[in-house]
Amino acid sequence: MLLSRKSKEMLYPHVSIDCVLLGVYDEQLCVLLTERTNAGTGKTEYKLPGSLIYEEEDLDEAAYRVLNEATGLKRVRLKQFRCFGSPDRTSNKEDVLWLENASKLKIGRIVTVGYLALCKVRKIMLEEKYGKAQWMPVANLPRLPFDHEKIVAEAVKEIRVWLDMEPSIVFHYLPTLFTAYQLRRTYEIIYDKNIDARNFHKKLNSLEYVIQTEETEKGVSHRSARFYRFDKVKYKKLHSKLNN
Amino acid sequence: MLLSRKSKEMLYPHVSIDCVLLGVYDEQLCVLLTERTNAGTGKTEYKLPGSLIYEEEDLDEAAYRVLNEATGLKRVRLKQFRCFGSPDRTSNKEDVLWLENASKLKIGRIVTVGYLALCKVRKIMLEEKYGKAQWMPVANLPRLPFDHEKIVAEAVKEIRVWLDMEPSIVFHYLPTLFTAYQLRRTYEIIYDKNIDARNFHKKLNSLEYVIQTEETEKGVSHRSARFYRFDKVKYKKLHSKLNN
DNA sequence: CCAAAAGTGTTGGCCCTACACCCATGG
DNA sequence: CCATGGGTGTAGGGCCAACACTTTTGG
Repeated sequence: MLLSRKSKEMLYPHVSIDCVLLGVYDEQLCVLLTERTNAGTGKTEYKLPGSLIYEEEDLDEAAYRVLNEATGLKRVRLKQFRCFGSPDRTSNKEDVLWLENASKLKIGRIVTVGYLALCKVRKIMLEEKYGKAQWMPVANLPRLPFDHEKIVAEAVKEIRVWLDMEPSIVFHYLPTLFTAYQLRRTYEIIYDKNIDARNFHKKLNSLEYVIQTEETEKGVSHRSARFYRFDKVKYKKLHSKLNN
Repeated sequence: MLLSRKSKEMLYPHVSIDCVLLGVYDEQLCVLLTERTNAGTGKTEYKLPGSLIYEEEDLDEAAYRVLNEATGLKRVRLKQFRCFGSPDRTSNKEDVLWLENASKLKIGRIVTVGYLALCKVRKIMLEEKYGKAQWMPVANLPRLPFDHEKIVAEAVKEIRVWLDMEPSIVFHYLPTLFTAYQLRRTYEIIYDKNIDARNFHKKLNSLEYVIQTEETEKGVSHRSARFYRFDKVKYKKLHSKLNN
């Protein structure tokens, strides 16, 4: 079936995507929020990056579009984690007005699909054509529209489960060469708990897909830390074994 | 905001619910499928119990409505597990025609939300006002409309994860008094693997929320098995501790 | 030589796995 | 008395948690 150009470009005003892009920033678990200006008060408000889907767009595709519009990134692993569809999501008139303005469509009810990613966004990307964005600590969020606060809370629970099952996510998040401390600290912040450094080292060294390099940190005023790297190929072999 | 009677009764033809009701039947993991008659060929076909949602209906609410229409049950624990929204879900014209007929609405694209339950449905319930239903083994499904085969496959993966996290689900599935064998067999069928009986007993007896009773099976031509029961109160105490 | 962070080993507990035989009951 | 399935114990391995000191480096 050929699609008319029109249907490819038409929004489907019943289903939206919201992306919870998490990252560690300033020693805190943070979520990327986009800015919008309240038409009435002129104040700056924040929301999750999101969008209605297009008539002929797959959900995953729409999620990647939102990710890209918000961050410029393309190759981050996104995971659908939950659908939010309470009819009173759109009970706040201000939120609906804003959305009708932005989409030029009459908005009734909207079901939104939540996506999740762990992503490193350089500061440089925070001013995108689709609006400014800011990292905000999940423990201390501003008031968010719709049920975005609930969506963030669910995402934080979910990312922990996800990381347990797919550790590769953190390694793609970290730089190619990383120290044990960086990795441990990332876990500590995401799980919001302390991790014993010795046990952590032991475990790290037992992972076949984490390779010690001979390189070390430079210019630190203490014993320099060893760099490790993630071996994708070994990881994939081990994981396809696990899923057999 | 007061809702007009009309909006409460109007279908929202963009989002639907599909319920994957799983159960153990005839020593196999089965899914409940409802029957429909193909208007063209007159043949009996099968599909997941599902429905469009109403304009003012919460997703969970809609899922319980579908459950109840298909089985007469009300108090089963349902879990939202995933949203399916590929635009080519509705690429099969027959499926769309059937749905337009059933709903009396013009159907374009539909995003569906998958719900999952482990439920015991007595045979007596298989003829409901909303159509006949049948248990069919998930390992040997007939051709299903839309992407229902994919939805079932995802649900089967998901129920295993869910049971790992919330064992109470199985206990509500079994009769109040159950034998170790019944429980073990249920796990074996759901996980599609053998479980060592001795280790299973050991584990069962270590669970504080599973209580040995003094009652035993009657009328079996071998040593009679002890009945156990599930202690909801103890279970809840332990689980609220875990989630702190 | 001092401050700061990196790195390292052992123990005990818990849970899982593997594995073989005797027990109670009905027919 | 036999066929059927119910019930039990032990040993080894893996994983996790707890815990304190020595090493390296820059300033």
